[in-house]
Order: sequence, then C-alpha cells, then structure tokens
Amino acid sequence: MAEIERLPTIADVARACGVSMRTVSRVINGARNVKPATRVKIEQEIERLKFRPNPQARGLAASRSYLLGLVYDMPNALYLDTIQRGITGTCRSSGYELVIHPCESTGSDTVIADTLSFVRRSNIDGLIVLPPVSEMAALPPALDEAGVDYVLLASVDLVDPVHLVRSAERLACEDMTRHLIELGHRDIAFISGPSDYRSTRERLEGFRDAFRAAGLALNEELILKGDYGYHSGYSAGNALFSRRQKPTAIFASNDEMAFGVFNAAAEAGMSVPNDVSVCGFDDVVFAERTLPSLTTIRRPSLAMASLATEKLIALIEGRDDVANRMQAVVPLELILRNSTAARR
Amino acid sequence: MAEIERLPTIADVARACGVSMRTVSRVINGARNVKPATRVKIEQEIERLKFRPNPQARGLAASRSYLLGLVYDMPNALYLDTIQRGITGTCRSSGYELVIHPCESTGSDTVIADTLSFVRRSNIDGLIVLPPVSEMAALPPALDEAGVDYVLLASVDLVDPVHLVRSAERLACEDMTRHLIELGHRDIAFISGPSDYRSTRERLEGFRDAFRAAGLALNEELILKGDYGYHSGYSAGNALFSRRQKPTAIFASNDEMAFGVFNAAAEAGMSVPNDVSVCGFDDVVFAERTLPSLTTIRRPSLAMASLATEKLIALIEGRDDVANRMQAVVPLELILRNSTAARR
DNA sequence: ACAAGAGATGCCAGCGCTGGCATATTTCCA
DNA sequence: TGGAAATATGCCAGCGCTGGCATCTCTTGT
Repeated sequence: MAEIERLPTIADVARACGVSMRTVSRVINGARNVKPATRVKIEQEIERLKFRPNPQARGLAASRSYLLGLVYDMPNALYLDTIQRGITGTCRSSGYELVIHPCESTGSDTVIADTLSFVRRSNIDGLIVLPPVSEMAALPPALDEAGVDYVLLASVDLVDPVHLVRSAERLACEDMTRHLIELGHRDIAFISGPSDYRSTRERLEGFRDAFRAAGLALNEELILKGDYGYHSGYSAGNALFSRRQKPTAIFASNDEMAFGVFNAAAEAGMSVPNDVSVCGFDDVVFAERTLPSLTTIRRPSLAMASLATEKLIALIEGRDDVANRMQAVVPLELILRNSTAARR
Repeated sequence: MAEIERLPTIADVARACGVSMRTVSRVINGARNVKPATRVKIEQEIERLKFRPNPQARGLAASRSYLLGLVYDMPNALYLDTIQRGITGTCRSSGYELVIHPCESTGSDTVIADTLSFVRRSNIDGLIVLPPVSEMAALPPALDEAGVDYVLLASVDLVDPVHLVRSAERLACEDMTRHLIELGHRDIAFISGPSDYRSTRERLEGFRDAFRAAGLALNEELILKGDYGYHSGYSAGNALFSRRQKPTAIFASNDEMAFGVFNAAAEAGMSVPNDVSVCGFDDVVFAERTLPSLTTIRRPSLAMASLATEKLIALIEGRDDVANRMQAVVPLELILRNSTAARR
C-alpha cells in the first residue's frame, strides 16, 4: 500500500470522523458549540493521527501567526534566560511560539522603527517588551497605531495598565533603605542609574521615601550618578571613599555597580561590611558568590514574564481576562546577605 | 476616497508594474531569470508600496516557514544573549526569524522528544542546537529522520561536518596549560566538568596534551571531578587546599568553578595569584570584575553563532555554500588577567 | 404535539503566495 | 536570415485552514 508521505491535515481527521472540516476546526480552536460526544471522538482521532494544525495555514486563514515577539536590548542581559523561560512556559500551554528580536540600541527612533519593522515582517500577534526599550515614551503610541497587542515590562505608568507588568521597585528600595537605617546607618550613599530610565527615578524615590518615613535628613551630596554599568559603580565608589567623611553604607541601585563598589572598597582598604555596608539591586547569579555575598533585591523575573504572557494572550484573544483585571504589580524580595552589617 | 485599510499584496505590486504576480514573486525570491529592467521596476514599486510578503502565505505555498529554531538548555546561560544576537543578526539579512525553545532538561529522551515536537508544532525550517543538548548522540539521527535541517554548536564529531560548528577547545586548553607550565608551575590541578559532556573530555585532553608536549609527568590525583557548577568548584578547591602538598596552580575547566576556587582559596587563607594561580574557561562577564580578575579562555560566541546560522540557511536553501565547505572550527582566545602568576 | 428558539454542523470561498508548466520573447549561430 | 536554444513571463491550481452564513437537529414550554 503506497502510503503517501504527508502529514495529516484537518481533512483527514474530518473524513475519519465523518464530520466536516469546520467541526474539526471548531474543536481545535476550542469553540464552545460542539456536542461533547463529537468533540471527544475528534480529539481521539487527532491524537491517533498525531495531527497538528499547520500554523502557516491557520495564520493565513485567520490572519494570525500564533507567534509572540520579545523585544529587548540590554548589553548585560543576565536575567534574559529566566524571562525567556517564563514566556515560553506560558506560550507552550496556549499554542504560541516566541520569536526574539534583540535590537541594537541606537537611539529611540531607530529602536522603535526597528521594532515596528520586526512586527510587520514577522506578523507576530503580540509583543512583549523589556526595559529599557519598554520605557521609551514614544513606543506605546507607535504600537497602538500599528495595531499590535503588547505588554511592557516596565516601571512606567503612562500607559493603560492592561499593557503593563511592573515590580514595586520604589517600595523595595524603601524597604532596603529602612534596613540600612535600622542597622544604624545615617550616612548612606546612593548610586543611581542613567537619568533617562524610569527605574532610576523609582529607585531613588524609594530611597528618599525611607528617609522621609524615618524623619531623617538626607545628604544630597551622597547621591551619585551612575549608569548601571560596573565601571560607573567603581568610579562612584572611588569618589565616595576619597571623601573626608565617608558614608557607612552604599546603596548601589543595581548589582553591577555594587560590584564596582566592592572593588573600589578593596582598593581603598575598606572592608565590606565592616567599614562600609554595600547593597545592590537585581540579585544576579554572582551576587551570592562574591566575598562577601551581596545583599540585594530580587525581582521575580519568571513570574513577571509568565504574567506578561498571560496578559498578552488574553489581549490577543480578546478575552477580558482576570490577568488583565488584576493590578500587575509584583512584589520584590529583599535578599539579605553578608555585605550589609550594623554600623560600627 | 475610501482607501481600504489593508496591507499591499503581491497582486498590488504586479498590477502597478503591469506584470504577473509570478514575476513579482520571482523578484522577491531572487530568481535569476528576470530581466534587469523588470526587476528594478518591481523593486522600486515594492519600495514605494512598502510591500512585505506575508510569511504565512509564503510558508503555506512553499511549505516553508522562514523560521529558525534555537534549542538550548543551560541553567546559567551567560552567553545566551551573545548567541542570540549572532543568530538574529544573520537571520535579518536573509529574511528569517528566530524562534526559541528553552527545554527543561529531564533526560535525553524527553529532551529529544520535546525538540521534535517543537519542530513539528512550529514548522521551523531549521534548528540550531546549543550544548549540552547538541552533544546528545541520539539527537542527530532523530533530526535526520524528522527531516529538519540543523546545525549543532558542539564538541562532537560523530556527525557530518556540515551540521557542526565547534571551537578548538582542546587546543586552547593545551595553550592555557602551557602558559601555566611556562610560569613555572608543575603541580597543576584540573577540575573537570560532568563526565557525560563531550567538552569535559576535550578540555581534559588538552590539559594532558600540554604535559605530554612538555615531557612532564602528570599527577592524576590532581584531576578532580566537577560539574561546571560553582559549588563543585568550591568543593574541589577545598579538597585541593586541604592536601599536604597543595597545587600551585588550578585550571578550573569553566569560570563558574574557578569562582568557586577563588572563594575556597580565600577561606583557606590562600592568596590568588601569590599562593596559587587559578584559571577558568568561558570568559563570562564577571571574569574581569573579580579580584583578582580571572585568566580564562574566550569562546567567540557571536562569530560561532553567525557561522552556524549561515551554514543552516545554506543547508535549508540547498546551496552548496562556502560556509558549508569550510572547516567550522573556530579558534579560542586566551585572556590573560591577574589570577595567574609565576610560581613563587 | 408543535412552534420557536437554541444549539450543532456543514458548505464554500478565499487568505497571499509559489510550483509546475505553457507560452512569449530574445539571443545566437550556422 | 531562419530556427533552435536560452531566457523571460504568464496562467492557474492549490497549499491547509477559518469566516460567514445556511442548514439541520435537538430542547423546551404550552
């Protein structure tokens, strides 16, 4: 019997079940109005034939691609894998695949144009955008106009909350600062991120909140500008350690910069945490492997990515989902390790 | 004028140029037999209309998806971003997109089944596989049978070289070991990776090669088993530092484990590199930020990924490309930093 | 028992493009 | 300069699926 080497199609399933293709299609797409008996029979046949709907054909007929896009642009994407697993994990149970688009950061205009071109080229159904791209104010309008569904992981709120998943950075920074204050520190330095990132402001505000709440005065001279890069943390550390009155604690607003401070401290002969407490933000893998291990703040990346994906799929499929109703602000976790200690 | 809100199709281009759709299709697909004048005219019209071929329709008609898949499964994918950029960079100039598939490592069978299911579900045209998945012996046959094109980034040679891109790990490890020998070290320890990885053997063989080439005897007791994880490096370090005769140099076969050794050394009161030289393999970002910075081996991930992508696309498009002719073994680079020094 | 409505199913066109082949046009050599 | 070969172009079916609507089959209430 010359069996034709060809994957089964919806027609094969329909024929075998004695129903029309349309009914099989309904089962595949989870339409409600199919008699349970029919549905079961079709599902069994699908299983038996190992039938898988052809995404190209589905896409062409329904003007959908069943593809989600991930746009990112971070030089040191240490949590990229976690984010990707969060997304693909949720994709898998809903029949979507993830197409990635790392963009070369060369100014807001270019990045947006690049993103739009990606969307059109690939016909993706929806987009998940990571910071810092997600924090560009011009992006949401451009995406709206292009008619793509999207969810941003960002610390912005200029956008309809259905499009947003963010973590409570400000609150976490306030908590961390309170922790330092409770350890007896008063001269606490803060190394901020690049001024054009929203998170920079959020984190700094959290820092201020803690002082405000404790009724303590804040020395503005101890707030230094960094850029989330290792070297900027190192320079800031050097600057702080060469002051006549050195801070007793330094809150670097990300781990990279905290490591820079570590090395500046070592070179200045300052011991962490005996002479100075240091903490960061991100909880990168290496944070627990340094000597001393780094007190930092952990963002639940996997959970955020899953949540974003759920929201996006709900958006695409036009469902008014719980995922889109709830406040998508996920809490962060303080990870207390050995780089912070009571003031001597 | 009620302009219909609809993206231009190949028919619009054809009409505007007074040619048939088939001819436009030829131009899009770079067929050779189109009169230059016609081609130019069509290209201009495509540009003017901002026409982009619909990938679903193309895919359906030509049974292709213009999608490449990336299968990986590494807990600490520090170079993932680099790999992804290498692939997407090359994809972009050839009209492909990249779909990622991180798999949950739960045994070779599961991973292979998972990969095959991914291939069928997503209809990707070709696959790029990263180690350790790429080193599973059962994978290539399964992929061959499934009729997918694929390229492996792996240290294996059980497979037709058209499917392979690898780096000269053994040679690099020999070079690194020679470097240690030239620094006067003789009691050199080696911390290997998990025994089921091919790279583990390659790296260890390189280590042996250097001793052999130098006519030196190798103390087998100084070869310890690790698993590429931080903790295994730490334990191995502890074991080595508690020996009566301590090694004067330790070659950890990846950076993670080298960092483990760093911390074990610190706790044992050994100074790196004064009391003991330490080197690693991978050149992760943090390698230059530790104190001391880590001497290590850099794999040209971006170049390897680009090369793999070129090979894969040549394979898919049936071209007998240069990329598939050349030996796809890329050299590694020794990065000499401060964790290695002459024996005291 | 029957109409009205709700639920289940079927029919067919067409999504946008390319493959295979037929046809038209140009090129080139005897 | 004729005609064969080479090159360029066109025609049409059909890839596998879903949308819209028509049709058929069950409920349910009176």
